[in-house]
Amino acid sequence: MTETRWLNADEQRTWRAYLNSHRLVLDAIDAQLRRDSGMPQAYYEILVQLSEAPERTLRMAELADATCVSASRLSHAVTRLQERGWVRREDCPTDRRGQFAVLTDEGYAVLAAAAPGHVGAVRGAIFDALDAEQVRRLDEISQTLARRLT
Amino acid sequence: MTETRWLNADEQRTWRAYLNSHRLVLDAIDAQLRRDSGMPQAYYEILVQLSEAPERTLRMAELADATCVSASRLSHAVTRLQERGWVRREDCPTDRRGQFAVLTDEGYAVLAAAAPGHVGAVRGAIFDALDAEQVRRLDEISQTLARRLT
DNA sequence: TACGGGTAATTGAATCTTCAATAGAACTAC
DNA sequence: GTAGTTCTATTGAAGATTCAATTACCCGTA
Repeated sequence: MTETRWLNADEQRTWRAYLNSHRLVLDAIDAQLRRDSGMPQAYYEILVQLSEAPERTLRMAELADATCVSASRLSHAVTRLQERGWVRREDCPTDRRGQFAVLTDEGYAVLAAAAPGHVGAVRGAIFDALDAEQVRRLDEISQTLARRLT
Repeated sequence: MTETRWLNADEQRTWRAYLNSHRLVLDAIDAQLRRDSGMPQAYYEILVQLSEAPERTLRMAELADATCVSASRLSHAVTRLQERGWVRREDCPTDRRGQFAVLTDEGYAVLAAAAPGHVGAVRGAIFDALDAEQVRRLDEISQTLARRLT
């Protein structure tokens, strides 16, 4: 075990600010969706990814990748979405282990109804708060972090 | 209802990158703590805040503020931490509604043992991934976002 | 063909989080 | 002092997430 390189005061401040700001942002977004559309943000993300996929269909593993969630969590979530009638499962003909998740018309309608409020919340939390330069930097930093952990 | 100002392509990309990068970062940090120290990151944060407070003691509401979590969530979490013997509750003498959360010696020891691994994970996910300029920008952006939502 | 290792997705149990409701205490104004 | 309001914190139930285990399948190789 090598010696621990502790965070200095600046790094600590940055890490705390990072943690807290994202907790606040994500909570605000999540609360808006739960309140106005009755779904957590995780569900919204799934519906969005499906809505943009060809045939509104994705393999479970692709959907997990796109939304950065674990296979297990996605599987549970899709089960709930299926119960609500917003998504359905279909077998994959070429790989019998595989499953497709398909956005239903009802799911699409729910997503369309939820979108304006959600976009408003995202604008309010991020894009109205930052100037153009900060947005550019946030984008760059996010890409860098995501690349490293993928 | 005014017309929705949708996100343009750049904004969408930034928002997705933001979401995904933070999901990846927080999951990595959380997984490390669960694996190596048997506690979720939320517990670690609570222990840290208490460890830095005078007398290792904070009012529940102050602790909730410091960690940016809801009162309910904190109350449940402190109950679990109490069951583990890492935190104890004390009555507030000046306000009989109030409760203090106090870090126990055992809790302090657990925190001290968990810290090196956690710091390593934070370095790995954030500070080793970004250059000094990016860290400075991340700090500024995080402060801005947090200020707006508080 | 049969073996073995890897892949796709699901399951159940334990844990964590959210929400709404509640209890009890403190403040405010009369 | 007391009625009404707000503040502090907790509770229980419903829902979401994690982890480990499992099922079923694919594919390369002998």
